[in-house]
Amino acid sequence: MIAVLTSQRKQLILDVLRQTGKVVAKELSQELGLSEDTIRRDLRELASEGRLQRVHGGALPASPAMGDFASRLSVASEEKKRIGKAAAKLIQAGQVVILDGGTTAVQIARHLPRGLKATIVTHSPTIAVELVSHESVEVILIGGRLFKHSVVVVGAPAIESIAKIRADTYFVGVTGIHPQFGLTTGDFEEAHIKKALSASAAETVVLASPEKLNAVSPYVIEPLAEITGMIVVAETSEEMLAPYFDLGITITKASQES
Amino acid sequence: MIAVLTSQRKQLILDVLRQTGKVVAKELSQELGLSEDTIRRDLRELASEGRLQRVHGGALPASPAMGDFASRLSVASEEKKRIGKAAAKLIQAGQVVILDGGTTAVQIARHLPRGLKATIVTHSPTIAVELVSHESVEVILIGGRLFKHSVVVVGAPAIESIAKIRADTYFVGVTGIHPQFGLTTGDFEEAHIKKALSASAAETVVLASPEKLNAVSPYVIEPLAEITGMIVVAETSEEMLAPYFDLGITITKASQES
DNA sequence: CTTGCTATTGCATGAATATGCACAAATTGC
DNA sequence: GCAATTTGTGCATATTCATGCAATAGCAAG
Repeated sequence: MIAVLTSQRKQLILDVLRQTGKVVAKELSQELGLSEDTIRRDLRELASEGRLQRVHGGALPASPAMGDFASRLSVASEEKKRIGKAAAKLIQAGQVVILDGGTTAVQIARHLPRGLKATIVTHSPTIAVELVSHESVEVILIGGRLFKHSVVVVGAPAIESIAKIRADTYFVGVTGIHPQFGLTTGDFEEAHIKKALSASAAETVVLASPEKLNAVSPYVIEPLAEITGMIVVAETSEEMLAPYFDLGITITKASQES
Repeated sequence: MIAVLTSQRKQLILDVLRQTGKVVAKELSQELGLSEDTIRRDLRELASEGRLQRVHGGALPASPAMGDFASRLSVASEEKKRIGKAAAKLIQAGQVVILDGGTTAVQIARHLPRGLKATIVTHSPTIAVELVSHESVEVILIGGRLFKHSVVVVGAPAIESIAKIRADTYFVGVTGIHPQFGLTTGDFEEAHIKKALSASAAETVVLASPEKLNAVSPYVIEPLAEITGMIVVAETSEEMLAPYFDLGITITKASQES
């Protein structure tokens, strides 16, 4: 019998809640090998402390900030999680890595291996807050004006700060990847920031969820020639990937296994 | 009987705690061949020194950066909410305001009137994320290295960025306010950042929750002469406030009404 | 060497806490 | 509506906790 302290268990519940956006009493009781009563009691107590919101069958996040974030995560598609996990695996100890804003990048942060010593540079306060709970990574936050729609920092001061950084890898999230038009996104300022981040990293790896492939958005970030890698889901057809493969881009496939 | 000095044993407990993230009283007593009482006594003493956190069944680390911060957030006392609300009321349309990190500052962000057009400068990603949902305020985020314990940005680049800003008001959170020693806080780097922020603002207003008054922490931020205002709860006694009043500091009382 | 003091440890007791089970009430899905 | 699941409550049991007290060992002074 592995001793699991009560307060530790409560923290675990909150962690699961933060990471998945919800907890189900029955599932938890099975995973932890305890009776549902105990879990329910925990949930009740946590709820009375205002740390989560009790609902039938389990619980949901309480605070608006957490909730917003968690709900975005809960809608984070399975594809994004897999891509995030595959990206996290590419990061080596001691590297300096730039993480973009966006939901897929959050998944990378979530899946960074415990104990990995690395430096994460980001212009997303969401990512920064997310990484607070990761003991061993150093976080460098790019400053500037906050662009609320995407919750990332933009503007000239940000570009200036970025220019002073030389990173190993930049994981870029986009809204369109197209053989002819390259990487594109939906905001003018963000396009410039992404371009600057890419210029500051030795390698630029695109997080290519299926719906982004061969799509085009209004603002061009850079041509595919600047790209060194792509991460796609394993099911992506070979013919869809062929043009990128021909350009010498390293394609990583995110498989399904947990 | 192998002689194990008490202090040696305590160090061992802390080592185990650091390595495994938890200690269980029963397991320890078996491994060390001592009664559970002795172990519990040790745990109690270590807890009273703040070197670990006592829980039922054993102990957990004192301040896992994230857990600590999260719990501090959730225990936002009624006093802090009132002070936050009172501070928010002081902000005029069009002003440029610097918000510190910390729980009280989060309360200010939460209570900013809907529709208020202002610019908020902050070195706290938490505050930045909090203000995303506030349509009309502009957010400027100071960049730099993230200090996880307090979840704020610190370091030379941050100081440099701050120097380029001229704000109207800086709301500063501290851990000690004392007539003789001035403003103090618990971290060396944070003290410097707070000093820089204060220098960049025309007015510096201290968020003085009751437990901070006449308390002193290790690192000095600046003397009271640099302070222009204080926000305290209405119940604070006049004699406690007299020394600050005599220095010409504007004292705002946060009343109870919602 | 002995005496007295102190610190440490172990034990006993009552109190507090945690957990599981049973049963009635409430909620949900069909 | 009705059946199935989920919840809350009361209760029993097992740990775990805190306190007071006694035994032991170390130490210093006489």
